[in-house]
Amino acid sequence: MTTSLPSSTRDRRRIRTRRELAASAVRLFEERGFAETTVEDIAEAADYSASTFFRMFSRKEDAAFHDMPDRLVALQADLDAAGDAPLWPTLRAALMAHAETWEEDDSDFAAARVRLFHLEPALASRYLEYCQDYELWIAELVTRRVGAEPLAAQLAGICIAGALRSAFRVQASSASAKTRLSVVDYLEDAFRLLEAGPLGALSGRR
Amino acid sequence: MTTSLPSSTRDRRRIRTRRELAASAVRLFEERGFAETTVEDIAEAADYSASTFFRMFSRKEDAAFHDMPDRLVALQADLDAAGDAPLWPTLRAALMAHAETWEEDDSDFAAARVRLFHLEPALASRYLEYCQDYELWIAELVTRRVGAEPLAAQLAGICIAGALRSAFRVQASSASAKTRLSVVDYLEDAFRLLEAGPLGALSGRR
DNA sequence: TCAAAACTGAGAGTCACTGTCAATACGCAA
DNA sequence: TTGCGTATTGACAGTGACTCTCAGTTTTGA
Repeated sequence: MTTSLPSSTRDRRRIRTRRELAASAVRLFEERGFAETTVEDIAEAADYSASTFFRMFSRKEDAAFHDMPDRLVALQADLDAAGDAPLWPTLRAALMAHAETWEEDDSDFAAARVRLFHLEPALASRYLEYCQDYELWIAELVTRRVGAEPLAAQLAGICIAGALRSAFRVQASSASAKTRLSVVDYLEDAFRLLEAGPLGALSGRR
Repeated sequence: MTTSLPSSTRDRRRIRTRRELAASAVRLFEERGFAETTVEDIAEAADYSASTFFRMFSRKEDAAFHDMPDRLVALQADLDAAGDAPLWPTLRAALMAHAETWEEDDSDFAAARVRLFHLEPALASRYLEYCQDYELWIAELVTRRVGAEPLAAQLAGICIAGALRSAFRVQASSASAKTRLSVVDYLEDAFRLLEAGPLGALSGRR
C-alpha cells in the first residue's frame, strides 16, 4: 500500500489537526451519540474553534471519515503500479491489501468507527456515499481497462464494492468476539462467492 | 402489484397531503435546486404550513421519496403471494414488475425524480439509504427462505438490489432520448449479467 | 349531538453550516 | 535576524433545517 508523505510543515499540521478532530469526534459520538454531540463540543475537546472544524471538514459527519479520500487515492496508486496485469486479480489483491490497512495503526479507533458507521444513521448515510465512490471508481476502471458496456461496468462496480461492504457489514454484526473473524477473512469469502456467482445462495447451494 | 387502499378519511387525507407536498417539492427542486428551496417555500406552494411539512416528512429530502416505504411493502406482499415457489424466479419477476410501476401514473414526475436522485447530492444520499433498505430486505428474505449464511445473504442482497440500482443509474445517464431504453429493459440486461456472473465484464468477454 | 382524540398553524429555541473580518503565525528573502 | 506577504485562526453574525410546545379547530365514534 503506497502512502505519500505530506511535504510542507503546513500540510503536516493540517493532517494532524484533522486527525485530532477526528479522534475527538469519534470518541464523543461513541460516548454520547451523534445527535447529542455538537460541533462546538468536538472542536473544544480538541482545543480548536468551530470555525476550524468547518475549515477541515465540510460536514459534521465527515470528521469520522477523515482519511477516506486518501484511501481511494492510495488504491488508485496501487492499481497504477500494477500496470497492464490482468484486471480482476490485480483489483482483487489491491482491495484485499486495502482492507488490511483498515485495522492497522489504531485498531480501537478503527473498530469504533465501523461500529458507528453501522449504528448511527447519519454516519451510515455518509458511509454509503463513500461506498458509492468505490463503485464508481471501479466502474470507471472497468470501462477504461476492458471497454465494458456502461451497464456491465456499473454492475461490476456495485458488486465488487459490495463484496467489500458486505464483509464489513457482517463483521460489524457478528456480536461475539469468539466467532468474529478479521475483515480480510470475510472479504476473501465474499470474493469467492462473487466469482462463483452471487446468486448461488438463492438456490440453496453451498 | 398489490396496493392496499387506505381505510379512513384521515388516512386518505394524509396520503393526499403527502402527495401534494411531494409534487410541490419535486417541482421546486427542479426549478431552482435543492439548496435554494426552503421548506417554507415547499409548504406554502402547496398551501400548508412548515409545521405540517415536518409532520408528514421527517426531513426535507424525504418529500421526494414520499412513496418509497409503501413500495417496499407492496414488494413484500407480492413475494408473500408467490408462496413457496423457487425464490430467484419469483424475486426476479417481482422486481421487474416493481420497476414497471415506477413510470406509471405520472411519468413526468417519475422522470424528474430520477433526474434529481442522481443530480442533487442531498437526494442522492437519501436515495442510497432507500437502496440499502432493499438490500437488507432481500438479504433477510434469502436468509429466511434458503437459510443462507449471513455473508452470502448480504452479498446477494447487495448484488440484486445493485442490479436495480445500476439499471436506474445507467438509464439516468443515457443522455439522448434516442438510445434511451426503459428501466425495465436495462433491468432485464442487469439480471442476465448477474446470472452469468457479474465479473464477466472484467475479463473482456461479452 | 357531544366528548375524546387527532390535526393544524404559530412561535420560540437549538444547532449545522456559511461568510466576513481582524489578529496572529508562519515561510521566505534580504 | 528582520521584515514582508500569505496562510491560518477565532470571533461574530446570519440563514435555514428541525424540534417542541401550545392553543384553536376538525374529525371520529358513541
